[in-house]
Amino acid sequence: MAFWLFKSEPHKWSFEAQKAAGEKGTQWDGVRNYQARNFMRAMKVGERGFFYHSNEGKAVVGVVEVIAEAHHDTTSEDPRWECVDLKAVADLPRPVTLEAIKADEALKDMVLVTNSRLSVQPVGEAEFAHICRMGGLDPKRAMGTA
DNA sequence: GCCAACGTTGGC
DNA sequence: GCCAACGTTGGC
Repeated sequence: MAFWLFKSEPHKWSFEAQKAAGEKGTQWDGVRNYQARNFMRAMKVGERGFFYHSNEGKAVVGVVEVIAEAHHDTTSEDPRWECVDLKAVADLPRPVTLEAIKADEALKDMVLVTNSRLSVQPVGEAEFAHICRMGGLDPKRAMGTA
């Protein structure tokens, strides 16, 4: 079981919008970066990730679940670009800010910190659980193992 | 709004 | 296959 992080500018696509999309979810479209695409190709249905608001907010705000493996991104005519489908699973009662993440010794190796431009990235299990706790969310619930 | 870091493109 | 030019991301 792997864990992930998905970035979005909230004025383009927010966690609120993701929640409004409900159980059937949406495709995580618009990624035009090979590294990010390759991470999506590695995702399996049922895996969980964080939803991160970039630019405005700059915080992890919720948890999402992969509900469809990588397939063609219909917003591109180029067959190289693929995406997974996601649905919202839970809010973080207290969003965990980038500032708080950077200030935490246990999170200093997060890709969010070391490669700030990558929009889809892996998160370690310990990092995932740590951020859930910081945000007031039971990690087991976030991981779907509760 | 600026700009550093990074990725991509295309000429050679 | 190198690298300069350009475009984009995202923190500040």
